[in-house]
Amino acid sequence: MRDLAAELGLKGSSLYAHVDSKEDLLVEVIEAGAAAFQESADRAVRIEGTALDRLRALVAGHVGVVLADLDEARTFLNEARALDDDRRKAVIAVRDRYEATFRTVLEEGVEEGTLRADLDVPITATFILSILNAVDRWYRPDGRLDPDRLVDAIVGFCTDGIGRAP
Amino acid sequence: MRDLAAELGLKGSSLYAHVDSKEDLLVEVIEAGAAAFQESADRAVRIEGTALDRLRALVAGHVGVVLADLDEARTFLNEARALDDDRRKAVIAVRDRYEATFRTVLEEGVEEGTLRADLDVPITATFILSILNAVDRWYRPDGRLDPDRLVDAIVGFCTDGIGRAP
DNA sequence: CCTACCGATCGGTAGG
DNA sequence: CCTACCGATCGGTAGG
Repeated sequence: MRDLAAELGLKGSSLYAHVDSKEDLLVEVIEAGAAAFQESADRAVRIEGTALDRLRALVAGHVGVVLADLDEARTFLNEARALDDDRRKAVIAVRDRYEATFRTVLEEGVEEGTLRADLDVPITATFILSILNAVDRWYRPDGRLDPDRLVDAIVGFCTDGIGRAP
Repeated sequence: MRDLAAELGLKGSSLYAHVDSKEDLLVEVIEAGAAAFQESADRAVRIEGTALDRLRALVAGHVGVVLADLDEARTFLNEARALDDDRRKAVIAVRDRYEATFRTVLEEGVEEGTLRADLDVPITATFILSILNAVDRWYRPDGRLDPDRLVDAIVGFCTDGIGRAP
């Protein structure tokens, strides 16, 4: 709290005029992150077209949210464990709903035939989200890969795989 | 330190008869984890056969190390940031070497023709490692997926993708 | 929003 | 390996 206050040019104790507790402040940041991810997913599923189009929009949206505010995204993705039981469960519920959006789109893809018929939807969603949730750990916006190419790379990897096409 | 001592039936201060500092203890655990991952990778690359066989061995080895000691693996994967500069850089160097093993195997796969000729090797390695490094976050050994099936699912996802085969 | 402060916790030491 | 303790840090409060 003293570090945060210093960045605002304040003393640590002055923060308590604006926030009731350290955990309340953390909750505010986490909820802002949760809202950003959920709004992105809600926009993606409204896209008409194939499930693959919506999957691409989910991936692009996730990358966009991460790059729009790295600190906020990281806080949402990694710091919920510092919350007390009730509030942590609420955050996990939001994340579950976000992940369910991916599963729904994958199921639509199987039904419409743009995705493999033998897909294990829950585990596939986990793999795709594993790739997305790691982006903040390694991606450098000033590197050789601009965000659009990153999205292409993720979607291409997931849809086509790395094996030589038979 | 007091919590750790309590699990051993000791007082906090007694630990300092066995270890010089809290960070030394962390380093010991991280180095044990690093050694486990590296030995797994060294075994995998010695496998004769196709690069795909070695990639499968890398994936199976990684999953095996994670499941053999979840706490040790998590400490290696996530807690290096708590180390001071020099020691953190040493851990990052070990992880870089581990990841380089994946890139080497992928390159061999491209050269021998079992993997797509247009593969972006560094980013592909990052995606595969993203999936592997997230396993400890969601996998339950008592769930519906035994470790062999998990390895199959990861390798299948990476090689074949989720798109309908054309 | 600041000064002054409190109680708890924590890594670690001295001395046995 | 324990008792007794220290100095630093931290979340937070009182009172202005």
